[in-house]
Amino acid sequence: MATGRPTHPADRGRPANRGRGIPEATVARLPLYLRALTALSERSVPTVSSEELASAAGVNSAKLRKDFSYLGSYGTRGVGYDVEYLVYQISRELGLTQDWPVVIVGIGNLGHALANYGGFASRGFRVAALLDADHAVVGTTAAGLPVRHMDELEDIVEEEQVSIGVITTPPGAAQQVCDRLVAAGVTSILNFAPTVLSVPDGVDVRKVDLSIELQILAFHEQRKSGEEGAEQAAAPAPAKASAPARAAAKLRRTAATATTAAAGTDGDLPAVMPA
Amino acid sequence: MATGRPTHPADRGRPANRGRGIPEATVARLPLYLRALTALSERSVPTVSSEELASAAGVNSAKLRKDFSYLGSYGTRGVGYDVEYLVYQISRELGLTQDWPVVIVGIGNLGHALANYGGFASRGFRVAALLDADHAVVGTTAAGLPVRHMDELEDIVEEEQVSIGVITTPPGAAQQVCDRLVAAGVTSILNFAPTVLSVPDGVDVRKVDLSIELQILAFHEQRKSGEEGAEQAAAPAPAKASAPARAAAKLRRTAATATTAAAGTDGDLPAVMPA
DNA sequence: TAGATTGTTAATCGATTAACAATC
DNA sequence: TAGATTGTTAATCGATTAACAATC
Repeated sequence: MATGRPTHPADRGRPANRGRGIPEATVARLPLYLRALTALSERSVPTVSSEELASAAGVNSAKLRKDFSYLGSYGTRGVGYDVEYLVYQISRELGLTQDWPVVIVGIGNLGHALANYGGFASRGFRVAALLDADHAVVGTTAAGLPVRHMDELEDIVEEEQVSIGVITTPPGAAQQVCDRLVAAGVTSILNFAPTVLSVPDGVDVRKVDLSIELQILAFHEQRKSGEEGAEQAAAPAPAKASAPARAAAKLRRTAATATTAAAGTDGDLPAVMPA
Repeated sequence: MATGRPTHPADRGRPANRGRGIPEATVARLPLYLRALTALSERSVPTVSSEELASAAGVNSAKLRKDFSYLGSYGTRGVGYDVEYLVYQISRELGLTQDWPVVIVGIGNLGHALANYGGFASRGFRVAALLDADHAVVGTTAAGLPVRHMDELEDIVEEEQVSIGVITTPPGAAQQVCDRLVAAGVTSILNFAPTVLSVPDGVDVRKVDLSIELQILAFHEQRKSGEEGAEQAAAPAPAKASAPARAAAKLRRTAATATTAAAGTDGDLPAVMPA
């Protein structure tokens, strides 16, 4: 709290944040602010307060102001933030004022969905090519673009200066595709395959996992209906019964009708171990 | 560090974690462990060390052991963890030993992709119904299931005891769909529409945003090629030039060819303000 | 027993939040 | 000036990590 005391000695002369470092948590929220601001901009709203913008973005206003403080002093006390100006500043900070060619590898259902996703083009992302290994898919079109064969990957990445690759292949193919993308010069990968990818230093990987989010929801859903109970089942005896037996005792309950989902396979997406 | 000193008095007699609370960060990683363990299980690997499993899941072993400590003592010192036993315990903790009927609302490209996604069924998630408001889509089939009309939503949720809904509609429809789901009794929502949803207390919402991940990659990609530079552009003058002018001075650079992606629209996914 | 590996401690790090002085 | 709202401080909270005693 600023209680009227002088600035703490250790903080004197220190910039808001050392050097270039914007916290990861802040970076992850900038797209949310940008979306809310873009909506305001389309409605020709000239200025917005931290309170209004925070509510539109689904965060609290203290967090928003703190986040913005890492970018600079872009607001006006007593007034708020200029919408257009802030849209520009956040876009620039995120790197969206430049064109980002991306390749999408694996044109199944999800690849199709992404190729058609409007939220990309509007933010500077341009689909440079759609690639697939299956000759039955190559030559068809998706979102107005021809699906090209994996063989062309290296040429396309070089010619189009692609630095971002999107992987929507089955998990068994993901690491190979990743390796080829990296070898060709791609340094950022968005991975939709449920596989842990290994990449060399300097390459960023982000992961979107459709089933993980659902599993997290199930966890919380489970504790809504009666805290415990419902999910009763007999724990299978572990191979070495010694230590786990202690634990098993803790949760001993009546036998029940639990399906052994855990022991099932991954359906058409068999999990693959990383190298 | 455990330096041989006795347990800190405040910690004496305290359970590993008070009551039911497993940290959110831990819950979010349990699906990763489960996937790696399932792969080991399919290869009939009987036991695994924290080091091996952590590497397969893409985390470090200290974090993994800490995470598991919230679940209980399921390992054996000097040996490791029994794979089958741990698969079961994590599945149970996540609530995956029971059947979770879900409805998917909005059967466009993404809805199709999700309906076909194999990672759901194998983890106890069962698609109870596919719903769409468009009569041109209703009656077609996706993943072997008929697409039904939104009018049936309430009946289906009640009859099938659906507690989880997946929204893959355009953003303009998301809040309405969300309201109907909640009114019908759904208490967990997985939202793929780029919209902030407002829900009453007791309803969980998780969000998957396809373009946000790409924007975060762009942010990091931007600082790889030359720290700064590349993304030079003249900042547009803010409406009120007073305060922002100071900030603008900080970043004044030469004019450039930046595309104004930021001012663009959301393509076929126009952003919508929350209520 | 000796070697291996867990479960837990405690330090550190990073993120969140409320509060308020600064300032429009 | 009075009212409004930012930018920043400092407290708190939660997550990560290395280290190692406990224990198989």
